[in-house]
Amino acid sequence: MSHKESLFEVIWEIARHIPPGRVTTYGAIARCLGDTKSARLVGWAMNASHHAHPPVPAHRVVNKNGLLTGRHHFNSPTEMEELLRKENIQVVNNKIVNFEQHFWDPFHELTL
DNA sequence: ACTTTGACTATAA
DNA sequence: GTTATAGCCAAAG
Repeated sequence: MSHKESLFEVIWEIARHIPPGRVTTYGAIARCLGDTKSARLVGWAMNASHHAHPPVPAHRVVNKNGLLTGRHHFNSPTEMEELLRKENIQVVNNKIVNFEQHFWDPFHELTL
């Protein structure tokens, strides 16, 4: 990880490993970076992930309460919710139902 | 080079 | 349960 790649690339690479039907949080990804980086940076990275290649499943990253705080940054305000529902994740009132059941912690489950 | 920002979070009141 | 506050730090302005 000592390359000149920006942190965005590292964050994107972690996010790409989120399995379909699972979700993680900004803070959980930040913890993978040693917690020396703040969770806000993950949000920044997701914001910039639109033109990323390969694509980044940004819809699988929510805040620690399971809220779809990033939904306004998608093409439409409902796109994030719809993408999650396609993966059998129910969203009610912008919040993921049974959030902890779908939670994927990259710190424990990520294998690079 | 300096200031502001942000899809956050832990803590406190 | 709630709101307020402070820390966070790379990127953007």
